[in-house]
Amino acid sequence: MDRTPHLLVVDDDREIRSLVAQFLTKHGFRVTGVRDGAEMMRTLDGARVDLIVLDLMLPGEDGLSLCRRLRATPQTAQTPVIMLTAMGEETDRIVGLEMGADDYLAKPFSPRELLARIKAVLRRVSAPPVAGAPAAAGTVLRFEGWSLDLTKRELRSPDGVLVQLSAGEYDLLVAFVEHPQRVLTRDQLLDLARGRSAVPFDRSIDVQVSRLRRKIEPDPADPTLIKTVRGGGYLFTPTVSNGGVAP
Amino acid sequence: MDRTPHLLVVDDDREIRSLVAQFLTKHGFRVTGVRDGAEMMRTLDGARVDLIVLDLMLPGEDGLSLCRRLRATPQTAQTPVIMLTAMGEETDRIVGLEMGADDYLAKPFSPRELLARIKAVLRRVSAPPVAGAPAAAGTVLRFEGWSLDLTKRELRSPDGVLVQLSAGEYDLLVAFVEHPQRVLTRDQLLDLARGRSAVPFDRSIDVQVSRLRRKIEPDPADPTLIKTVRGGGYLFTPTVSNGGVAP
DNA sequence: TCATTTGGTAACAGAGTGTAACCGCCCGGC
DNA sequence: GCCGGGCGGTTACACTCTGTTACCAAATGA
Repeated sequence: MDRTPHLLVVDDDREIRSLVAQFLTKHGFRVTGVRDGAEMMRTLDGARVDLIVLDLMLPGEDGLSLCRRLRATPQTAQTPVIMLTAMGEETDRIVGLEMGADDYLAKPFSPRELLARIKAVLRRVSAPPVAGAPAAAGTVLRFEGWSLDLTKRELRSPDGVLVQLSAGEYDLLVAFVEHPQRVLTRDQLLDLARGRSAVPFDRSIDVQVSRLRRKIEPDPADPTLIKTVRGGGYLFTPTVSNGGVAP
Repeated sequence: MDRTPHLLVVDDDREIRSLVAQFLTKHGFRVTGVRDGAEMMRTLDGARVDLIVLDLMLPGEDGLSLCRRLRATPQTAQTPVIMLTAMGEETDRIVGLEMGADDYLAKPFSPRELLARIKAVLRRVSAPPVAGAPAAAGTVLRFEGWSLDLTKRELRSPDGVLVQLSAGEYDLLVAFVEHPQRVLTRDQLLDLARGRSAVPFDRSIDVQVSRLRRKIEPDPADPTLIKTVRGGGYLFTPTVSNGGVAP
């Protein structure tokens, strides 16, 4: 079993990611770098993570909001977070800490300083990864009778039937389920589900929404779960509840 | 929807107003500056406002009292407020936050810091509702037997039938329902529903009102819900009650 | 009363959206 | 390597929505 601490670096700047990853790897950590919250969540779904280095400014959902969500999710409530921010003001520090971050670091920072803080935080929370049970933790989100298992990447209909989703459809649905009851632009959806930005005349989200509707809408011709907001984007209407650990 | 957020700056110092307005406009916001609470209320009556920057010391009613009134009014209870004050003591911060402000900034402040806080607050309020948390109050508004679900963007007639509204019709109806029993000019409606201002000979509101009437008036030829005020605009006559969370 | 202003809405055109069809691309099996 | 199937993007076309224009009716005022 690999017991070297596993760090998750979330930053949209590829350069910073690779620099930090390189430095920390050299100092005995296992490092995964991702560019946004969606990838972070996906990584957390499938891997044990001992500490998260989280940039405040991110495409899509920002660091504060992500931090709050981490704290609100039982599986990640204990995972320490170190916040990175470009704005070096005291106030942001306070906001960051209030949101539940364990420490805070202003850009630009020296890798050595980050290393020192990581070690300090890990010492503080004394988080020697306990062997076993990483697979047991799994989140199931429920909406309108449907249940979406983020660990198994499985979707079950209200009558319990397993619905086959392609990877793209699944990612799109996760984006919706994690941002319910707000209008998401095509740009946001593309970013959340694909991690890329739109090119002119990009219709891919429209088509994927159409395909997803065919699989989850009672009447795809008159959608109720995923509504279209003309000139705005799409809206996932159900309330989503955290169904806890998989049955 | 790429509506640029509309900020309302309330400060009696003309210099600060124009400075702040200039800076924020340059950073992509639409800014309205007013000098006291009375003007603030008048602006809120007729325009969509996404965030209020509110000075604590004002001629007439002071910022704290205004903030409390904003919170007590259903139409503005959700509008985020950032408080400005000349006194930089912790206690004021606490009082401000207790009054319902979303953030607090001590004078003198750098425009950049204000910008950062505005962005942070806007991000925070547009964050997805936390699963399991009670839905925000006012998700369903009722008038004359009709019910308008703001989360699902759905309108139900008194006999429970779902009425299909286009995005434009829905936005217009929301503008009416959130400002009932007062005459709204076409300019105001255009701002509230579309976030834009009128062009010469703009008849689009008239046409949309006509289309909306066809769907919600018992007799569109003799409208009772949306009355025309010649030379003034339109008037939404029913009383609107907060129906609480969707059934 | 008649002229003018104001508002209602039909008709049209342009933009936004849904989706079928098509076409590379990737990946696993042979 | 070759093939086949699934996936996801692109394109095309139909349909809907919305702003504009135009014309008529109602209200207003001289």
